[in-house]
Amino acid sequence: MSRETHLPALFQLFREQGYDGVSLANIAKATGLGKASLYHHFPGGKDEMVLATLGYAGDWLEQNVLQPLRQDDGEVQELLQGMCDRLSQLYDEGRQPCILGTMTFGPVRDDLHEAVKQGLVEFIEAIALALVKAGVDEALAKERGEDALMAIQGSLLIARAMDDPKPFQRVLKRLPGQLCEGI
Amino acid sequence: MSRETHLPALFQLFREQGYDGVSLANIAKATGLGKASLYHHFPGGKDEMVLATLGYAGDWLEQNVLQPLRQDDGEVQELLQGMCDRLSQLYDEGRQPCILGTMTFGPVRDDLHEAVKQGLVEFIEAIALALVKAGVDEALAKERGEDALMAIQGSLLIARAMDDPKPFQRVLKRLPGQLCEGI
DNA sequence: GTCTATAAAAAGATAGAC
DNA sequence: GTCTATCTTTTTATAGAC
Repeated sequence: MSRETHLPALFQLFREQGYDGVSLANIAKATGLGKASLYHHFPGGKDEMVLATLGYAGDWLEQNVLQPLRQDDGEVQELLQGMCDRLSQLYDEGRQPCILGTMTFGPVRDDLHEAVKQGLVEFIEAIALALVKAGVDEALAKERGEDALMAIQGSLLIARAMDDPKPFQRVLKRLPGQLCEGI
Repeated sequence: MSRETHLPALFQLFREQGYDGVSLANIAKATGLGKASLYHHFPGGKDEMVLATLGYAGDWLEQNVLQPLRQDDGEVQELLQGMCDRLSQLYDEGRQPCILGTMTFGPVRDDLHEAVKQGLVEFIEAIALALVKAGVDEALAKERGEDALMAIQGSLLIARAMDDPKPFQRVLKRLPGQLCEGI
Protein backbone atom coordinates (compact mmCIF):
# COMPACT_ATOMS: atom_id res chain seq x y z
CA MET A 1 0.00 0.00 0.00
CA SER A 2 1.43 3.31 -1.06
CA ARG A 3 0.71 6.83 -0.01
CA GLU A 4 -1.47 7.49 -3.06
CA THR A 5 -3.73 4.62 -2.09
CA HIS A 6 -5.05 6.53 0.88
CA LEU A 7 -5.39 10.01 -0.58
CA PRO A 8 -9.01 9.57 -1.72
CA ALA A 9 -10.04 8.71 1.84
CA LEU A 10 -8.14 11.72 3.19
CA PHE A 11 -9.70 13.92 0.54
CA GLN A 12 -13.19 12.93 1.57
CA LEU A 13 -12.43 13.50 5.25
CA PHE A 14 -10.77 16.88 4.85
CA ARG A 15 -13.29 18.38 2.46
CA GLU A 16 -16.16 17.41 4.75
CA GLN A 17 -14.68 18.23 8.13
CA GLY A 18 -11.78 20.59 7.56
CA TYR A 19 -8.33 20.57 9.06
CA ASP A 20 -9.37 21.02 12.68
CA GLY A 21 -12.31 18.67 12.37
CA VAL A 22 -10.26 15.66 11.31
CA SER A 23 -8.19 13.82 13.89
CA LEU A 24 -5.55 11.19 13.31
CA ALA A 25 -7.95 8.73 14.88
CA ASN A 26 -10.49 9.61 12.16
CA ILE A 27 -7.90 9.14 9.46
CA ALA A 28 -6.72 5.85 10.90
CA LYS A 29 -10.27 4.55 10.90
CA ALA A 30 -11.02 5.78 7.36
CA THR A 31 -7.85 4.28 5.90
CA GLY A 32 -7.86 1.13 7.98
CA LEU A 33 -4.32 1.92 9.14
CA GLY A 34 -2.99 2.34 12.65
CA LYS A 35 -2.01 5.83 13.69
CA ALA A 36 1.67 4.95 13.64
CA SER A 37 1.41 3.63 10.08
CA LEU A 38 0.22 7.02 8.89
CA TYR A 39 3.59 8.46 9.87
CA HIS A 40 5.29 6.00 7.55
CA HIS A 41 3.44 7.49 4.58
CA PHE A 42 3.40 11.06 5.88
CA PRO A 43 6.48 11.66 8.07
CA GLY A 44 5.47 15.31 8.44
CA GLY A 45 2.30 14.33 10.27
CA LYS A 46 -1.07 15.97 9.83
CA ASP A 47 0.42 18.98 8.04
CA GLU A 48 1.88 16.78 5.35
CA MET A 49 -1.35 14.80 5.11
CA VAL A 50 -3.46 17.84 4.39
CA LEU A 51 -0.96 19.35 1.94
CA ALA A 52 -0.72 16.04 0.07
CA THR A 53 -4.50 15.95 -0.04
CA LEU A 54 -4.67 19.46 -1.48
CA GLY A 55 -2.12 18.39 -4.09
CA TYR A 56 -4.23 15.36 -4.96
CA ALA A 57 -7.34 17.51 -5.34
CA GLY A 58 -5.42 20.10 -7.35
CA ASP A 59 -4.16 17.43 -9.75
CA TRP A 60 -7.68 16.16 -10.30
CA LEU A 61 -8.94 19.68 -10.98
CA GLU A 62 -6.06 20.41 -13.31
CA GLN A 63 -6.50 17.26 -15.37
CA ASN A 64 -10.27 17.05 -15.49
CA VAL A 65 -11.38 20.68 -15.44
CA LEU A 66 -8.65 23.21 -16.18
CA GLN A 67 -6.74 21.51 -18.99
CA PRO A 68 -9.91 20.79 -21.01
CA LEU A 69 -10.90 24.41 -20.42
CA ARG A 70 -7.63 25.63 -21.93
CA GLN A 71 -8.02 23.67 -25.14
CA ASP A 72 -8.14 25.73 -28.31
CA ASP A 73 -10.76 23.82 -30.22
CA GLY A 74 -14.44 24.19 -29.63
CA GLU A 75 -16.89 26.95 -28.92
CA VAL A 76 -16.40 28.77 -25.60
CA GLN A 77 -19.95 27.96 -24.47
CA GLU A 78 -19.22 24.27 -24.95
CA LEU A 79 -15.93 24.50 -23.07
CA LEU A 80 -17.73 26.12 -20.16
CA GLN A 81 -20.51 23.57 -20.30
CA GLY A 82 -17.87 20.83 -20.10
CA MET A 83 -16.38 22.55 -17.07
CA CYS A 84 -19.76 22.60 -15.35
CA ASP A 85 -20.30 18.93 -16.10
CA ARG A 86 -17.00 18.01 -14.47
CA LEU A 87 -17.71 20.22 -11.48
CA SER A 88 -21.08 18.64 -11.05
CA GLN A 89 -19.29 15.31 -10.87
CA LEU A 90 -16.62 16.60 -8.46
CA TYR A 91 -19.19 18.01 -6.04
CA ASP A 92 -21.71 15.19 -6.58
CA GLU A 93 -24.33 17.61 -7.89
CA GLY A 94 -23.99 19.84 -4.85
CA ARG A 95 -24.02 17.15 -2.17
CA GLN A 96 -20.28 17.34 -1.48
CA PRO A 97 -18.26 20.41 -0.45
CA CYS A 98 -15.21 21.88 -2.19
CA ILE A 99 -12.01 21.30 -0.23
CA LEU A 100 -10.82 24.81 -1.13
CA GLY A 101 -13.91 26.30 0.41
CA THR A 102 -13.69 24.15 3.51
CA MET A 103 -10.01 24.97 4.00
CA THR A 104 -10.72 28.69 3.64
CA PHE A 105 -12.33 28.54 7.08
CA GLY A 106 -9.61 26.42 8.65
CA PRO A 107 -6.75 27.54 10.89
CA VAL A 108 -4.70 30.50 9.75
CA ARG A 109 -1.52 28.85 8.50
CA ASP A 110 0.54 30.27 5.68
CA ASP A 111 1.22 27.06 3.74
CA LEU A 112 -2.41 25.97 3.78
CA HIS A 113 -3.62 29.46 2.95
CA GLU A 114 -1.22 29.75 0.03
CA ALA A 115 -2.20 26.36 -1.39
CA VAL A 116 -5.90 27.29 -1.30
CA LYS A 117 -5.29 30.72 -2.80
CA GLN A 118 -3.17 29.23 -5.56
CA GLY A 119 -5.87 26.71 -6.44
CA LEU A 120 -8.48 29.44 -6.71
CA VAL A 121 -6.20 31.71 -8.76
CA GLU A 122 -5.50 28.98 -11.30
CA PHE A 123 -9.18 28.20 -11.57
CA ILE A 124 -10.09 31.85 -12.13
CA GLU A 125 -7.33 32.34 -14.68
CA ALA A 126 -8.35 29.29 -16.68
CA ILE A 127 -11.89 30.63 -17.01
CA ALA A 128 -10.62 34.12 -17.84
CA LEU A 129 -8.33 32.69 -20.54
CA ALA A 130 -11.24 30.94 -22.23
CA LEU A 131 -13.21 34.19 -22.25
CA VAL A 132 -10.29 36.25 -23.54
CA LYS A 133 -9.86 33.81 -26.42
CA ALA A 134 -13.53 34.38 -27.22
CA GLY A 135 -12.91 38.11 -27.44
CA VAL A 136 -13.74 39.34 -23.95
CA ASP A 137 -11.69 42.20 -22.57
CA GLU A 138 -8.98 41.00 -20.19
CA ALA A 139 -10.16 42.91 -17.10
CA LEU A 140 -13.77 41.87 -17.64
CA ALA A 141 -12.70 38.26 -18.18
CA LYS A 142 -10.90 38.21 -14.86
CA GLU A 143 -13.95 39.69 -13.12
CA ARG A 144 -16.15 37.01 -14.65
CA GLY A 145 -13.74 34.30 -13.57
CA GLU A 146 -13.99 35.63 -10.02
CA ASP A 147 -17.78 35.81 -10.36
CA ALA A 148 -17.83 32.16 -11.40
CA LEU A 149 -15.82 31.06 -8.38
CA MET A 150 -17.97 33.16 -6.07
CA ALA A 151 -21.10 31.61 -7.54
CA ILE A 152 -19.75 28.06 -7.22
CA GLN A 153 -18.47 28.48 -3.69
CA GLY A 154 -21.49 30.45 -2.54
CA SER A 155 -23.91 27.90 -3.92
CA LEU A 156 -22.01 25.00 -2.35
CA LEU A 157 -22.03 26.77 1.00
CA ILE A 158 -25.78 27.45 0.85
CA ALA A 159 -26.44 23.91 -0.39
CA ARG A 160 -24.56 22.50 2.57
CA ALA A 161 -26.10 24.79 5.15
CA MET A 162 -29.63 24.20 3.85
CA ASP A 163 -29.26 20.45 3.21
CA ASP A 164 -30.41 21.04 -0.35
CA PRO A 165 -28.25 20.66 -3.46
CA LYS A 166 -30.69 22.54 -5.73
CA PRO A 167 -29.11 26.00 -5.30
CA PHE A 168 -25.85 24.58 -6.63
CA GLN A 169 -27.57 22.92 -9.56
CA ARG A 170 -29.39 26.12 -10.44
CA VAL A 171 -26.18 28.14 -10.37
CA LEU A 172 -24.32 25.64 -12.51
CA LYS A 173 -27.10 25.59 -15.07
CA ARG A 174 -26.97 29.30 -15.75
CA LEU A 175 -23.21 29.72 -15.37
CA PRO A 176 -22.10 29.20 -19.01
CA GLY A 177 -24.63 31.66 -20.37
CA GLN A 178 -23.85 34.17 -17.65
CA LEU A 179 -20.13 34.07 -18.37
CA CYS A 180 -20.70 34.52 -22.11
CA GLU A 181 -23.16 37.38 -21.81
CA GLY A 182 -22.50 39.93 -24.54
CA ILE A 183 -20.19 37.73 -26.59
CA MET B 1 -19.54 41.72 34.40
CA SER B 2 -22.42 39.86 32.81
CA ARG B 3 -22.59 37.29 30.11
CA GLU B 4 -23.56 39.86 27.48
CA THR B 5 -20.38 41.80 28.14
CA HIS B 6 -18.26 39.09 26.61
CA LEU B 7 -20.38 38.11 23.62
CA PRO B 8 -18.73 40.58 21.20
CA ALA B 9 -15.33 39.03 21.92
CA LEU B 10 -16.73 35.53 21.43
CA PHE B 11 -18.43 36.64 18.22
CA GLN B 12 -15.16 37.88 16.78
CA LEU B 13 -13.34 34.68 17.74
CA PHE B 14 -15.94 32.26 16.42
CA ARG B 15 -16.58 34.00 13.12
CA GLU B 16 -12.85 34.10 12.36
CA GLN B 17 -11.80 30.68 13.57
CA GLY B 18 -14.91 28.54 13.77
CA TYR B 19 -16.04 26.15 16.47
CA ASP B 20 -13.10 23.77 16.27
CA GLY B 21 -10.56 26.54 15.87
CA VAL B 22 -11.41 28.32 19.10
CA SER B 23 -10.24 26.84 22.40
CA LEU B 24 -11.27 27.87 25.88
CA ALA B 25 -7.74 29.18 26.30
CA ASN B 26 -8.36 31.52 23.33
CA ILE B 27 -11.64 32.67 24.82
CA ALA B 28 -10.11 33.23 28.23
CA LYS B 29 -7.41 35.38 26.71
CA ALA B 30 -9.84 37.37 24.54
CA THR B 31 -12.23 38.07 27.40
CA GLY B 32 -9.60 38.56 30.06
CA LEU B 33 -11.32 35.93 32.20
CA GLY B 34 -9.92 32.74 33.65
CA LYS B 35 -11.11 29.52 32.08
CA ALA B 36 -13.08 28.61 35.18
CA SER B 37 -14.88 31.97 35.12
CA LEU B 38 -16.25 31.19 31.69
CA TYR B 39 -18.22 28.33 33.20
CA HIS B 40 -19.92 30.76 35.54
CA HIS B 41 -21.39 32.64 32.57
CA PHE B 42 -21.84 29.60 30.35
CA PRO B 43 -22.48 26.52 32.53
CA GLY B 44 -23.03 24.44 29.41
CA GLY B 45 -19.44 24.97 28.32
CA LYS B 46 -18.27 25.60 24.79
CA ASP B 47 -21.58 24.45 23.30
CA GLU B 48 -23.47 27.10 25.22
CA MET B 49 -20.87 29.69 24.32
CA VAL B 50 -21.22 29.19 20.60
CA LEU B 51 -25.01 29.01 20.70
CA ALA B 52 -25.17 32.21 22.74
CA THR B 53 -22.84 33.82 20.21
CA LEU B 54 -25.06 32.77 17.32
CA GLY B 55 -28.00 34.24 19.20
CA TYR B 56 -26.13 37.49 19.66
CA ALA B 57 -25.27 37.65 15.97
CA GLY B 58 -28.82 36.74 15.02
CA ASP B 59 -30.21 39.54 17.18
CA TRP B 60 -27.89 42.07 15.54
CA LEU B 61 -28.91 40.88 12.09
CA GLU B 62 -32.58 40.95 12.99
CA GLN B 63 -32.49 44.48 14.41
CA ASN B 64 -30.14 46.14 11.98
CA VAL B 65 -30.81 44.34 8.71
CA LEU B 66 -33.98 42.27 8.62
CA GLN B 67 -36.43 44.54 10.45
CA PRO B 68 -35.53 47.60 8.35
CA LEU B 69 -35.92 45.38 5.28
CA ARG B 70 -39.46 44.42 6.30
CA GLN B 71 -40.64 48.00 6.68
CA ASP B 72 -43.49 49.01 4.45
CA ASP B 73 -42.44 52.51 3.57
CA GLY B 74 -39.88 53.31 0.92
CA GLU B 75 -38.95 52.09 -2.49
CA VAL B 76 -37.67 48.49 -2.68
CA GLN B 77 -34.39 49.58 -4.25
CA GLU B 78 -33.75 51.83 -1.29
CA LEU B 79 -34.61 49.12 1.21
CA LEU B 80 -32.14 46.80 -0.47
CA GLN B 81 -29.52 49.51 -0.62
CA GLY B 82 -29.96 50.01 3.10
CA MET B 83 -29.51 46.28 3.63
CA CYS B 84 -26.25 46.36 1.69
CA ASP B 85 -24.99 49.31 3.72
CA ARG B 86 -25.61 47.45 6.97
CA LEU B 87 -24.00 44.29 5.65
CA SER B 88 -20.97 46.25 4.56
CA GLN B 89 -20.71 47.43 8.15
CA LEU B 90 -21.23 43.95 9.59
CA TYR B 91 -18.52 42.42 7.43
CA ASP B 92 -16.23 45.45 7.56
CA GLU B 93 -16.42 45.92 3.79
CA GLY B 94 -15.41 42.33 3.17
CA ARG B 95 -12.55 42.09 5.63
CA GLN B 96 -14.49 40.06 8.21
CA PRO B 97 -16.23 36.70 7.66
CA CYS B 98 -19.88 35.85 8.32
CA ILE B 99 -20.34 33.61 11.35
CA LEU B 100 -23.04 31.66 9.50
CA GLY B 101 -20.62 30.87 6.70
CA THR B 102 -17.83 29.93 9.08
CA MET B 103 -20.10 27.67 11.11
CA THR B 104 -21.35 25.94 7.96
CA PHE B 105 -17.95 24.25 7.77
CA GLY B 106 -17.77 23.40 11.44
CA PRO B 107 -18.46 20.05 13.11
CA VAL B 108 -21.68 18.28 12.19
CA ARG B 109 -23.89 18.92 15.21
CA ASP B 110 -27.63 19.22 14.97
CA ASP B 111 -28.12 22.24 17.21
CA LEU B 112 -25.40 24.28 15.51
CA HIS B 113 -26.56 23.23 12.06
CA GLU B 114 -30.15 24.16 12.84
CA ALA B 115 -29.18 27.57 14.20
CA VAL B 116 -27.18 28.38 11.06
CA LYS B 117 -29.90 27.12 8.74
CA GLN B 118 -32.52 29.13 10.60
CA GLY B 119 -30.47 32.31 10.30
CA LEU B 120 -30.07 31.85 6.56
CA VAL B 121 -33.76 31.03 6.07
CA GLU B 122 -34.87 34.18 7.87
CA PHE B 123 -32.45 36.26 5.83
CA ILE B 124 -33.66 34.78 2.55
CA GLU B 125 -37.32 35.20 3.51
CA ALA B 126 -36.84 38.85 4.47
CA ILE B 127 -35.38 39.62 1.05
CA ALA B 128 -38.08 37.61 -0.70
CA LEU B 129 -40.79 39.46 1.22
CA ALA B 130 -39.45 42.83 0.09
CA LEU B 131 -39.48 41.65 -3.53
CA VAL B 132 -42.98 40.17 -3.27
CA LYS B 133 -44.26 43.50 -1.95
CA ALA B 134 -42.73 45.12 -5.01
CA GLY B 135 -44.70 42.79 -7.27
CA VAL B 136 -42.29 39.92 -7.86
CA ASP B 137 -43.74 36.43 -8.15
CA GLU B 138 -43.35 34.46 -4.93
CA ALA B 139 -41.26 31.62 -6.35
CA LEU B 140 -38.95 34.00 -8.19
CA ALA B 141 -38.61 36.16 -5.09
CA LYS B 142 -37.45 33.17 -3.06
CA GLU B 143 -34.92 32.24 -5.75
CA ARG B 144 -33.56 35.76 -5.73
CA GLY B 145 -33.30 35.72 -1.97
CA GLU B 146 -31.25 32.54 -2.25
CA ASP B 147 -29.19 34.12 -5.01
CA ALA B 148 -28.45 37.07 -2.76
CA LEU B 149 -27.23 34.87 0.08
CA MET B 150 -25.13 32.81 -2.32
CA ALA B 151 -23.56 35.97 -3.69
CA ILE B 152 -22.84 37.37 -0.24
CA GLN B 153 -21.39 34.16 1.17
CA GLY B 154 -19.49 33.33 -2.00
CA SER B 155 -17.93 36.77 -2.19
CA LEU B 156 -16.94 36.70 1.49
CA LEU B 157 -15.33 33.30 1.00
CA ILE B 158 -13.36 34.44 -2.04
CA ALA B 159 -12.42 37.69 -0.32
CA ARG B 160 -11.04 35.77 2.62
CA ALA B 161 -9.21 33.17 0.57
CA MET B 162 -7.66 35.79 -1.71
CA ASP B 163 -6.87 38.36 1.01
CA ASP B 164 -8.78 40.94 -1.00
CA PRO B 165 -12.11 42.51 0.01
CA LYS B 166 -12.86 43.89 -3.45
CA PRO B 167 -14.89 40.90 -4.72
CA PHE B 168 -17.28 41.42 -1.81
CA GLN B 169 -17.55 45.14 -2.48
CA ARG B 170 -18.25 44.52 -6.16
CA VAL B 171 -20.98 41.99 -5.37
CA LEU B 172 -22.63 44.30 -2.87
CA LYS B 173 -22.61 47.19 -5.31
CA ARG B 174 -24.60 45.37 -7.96
CA LEU B 175 -26.86 43.40 -5.61
CA PRO B 176 -29.81 45.82 -5.33
CA GLY B 177 -30.08 46.26 -9.09
CA GLN B 178 -29.71 42.55 -9.68
CA LEU B 179 -32.48 41.67 -7.24
CA CYS B 180 -34.82 44.24 -8.79
CA GLU B 181 -34.19 43.24 -12.40
CA GLY B 182 -37.43 43.36 -14.37
CA ILE B 183 -39.44 45.25 -11.73
C1' DG C 1 -17.93 36.85 39.98
C1' DT C 2 -13.24 35.50 39.67
C1' DC C 3 -9.48 32.87 40.92
C1' DT C 4 -5.80 28.63 41.53
C1' DA C 5 -5.41 23.97 41.20
C1' DT C 6 -6.54 19.79 39.26
C1' DA C 7 -8.65 16.27 36.95
C1' DA C 8 -10.04 13.46 32.69
C1' DA C 9 -10.07 12.90 28.04
C1' DA C 10 -8.37 13.52 23.39
C1' DA C 11 -5.02 15.21 20.45
C1' DG C 12 -0.52 14.77 17.72
C1' DA C 13 3.56 12.26 17.62
C1' DT C 14 7.48 8.64 18.52
C1' DA C 15 9.99 4.05 19.73
C1' DG C 16 10.82 -0.19 18.62
C1' DA C 17 9.11 -5.07 17.56
C1' DC C 18 7.57 -7.93 13.72
C1' DG D 1 4.66 -1.54 5.75
C1' DT D 2 2.07 -2.25 9.85
C1' DC D 3 1.60 -2.98 14.54
C1' DT D 4 1.38 -2.24 20.06
C1' DA D 5 2.72 0.60 23.49
C1' DT D 6 3.92 4.91 25.19
C1' DC D 7 4.83 9.84 25.58
C1' DT D 8 3.70 14.88 25.51
C1' DT D 9 0.74 18.50 24.95
C1' DT D 10 -3.60 20.43 24.59
C1' DT D 11 -8.35 20.51 25.52
C1' DT D 12 -12.59 20.58 28.03
C1' DA D 13 -14.32 20.64 32.41
C1' DT D 14 -14.72 20.65 37.71
C1' DA D 15 -13.66 21.58 42.82
C1' DG D 16 -13.31 24.68 46.06
C1' DA D 17 -11.10 29.05 48.11
C1' DC D 18 -11.65 34.12 48.17
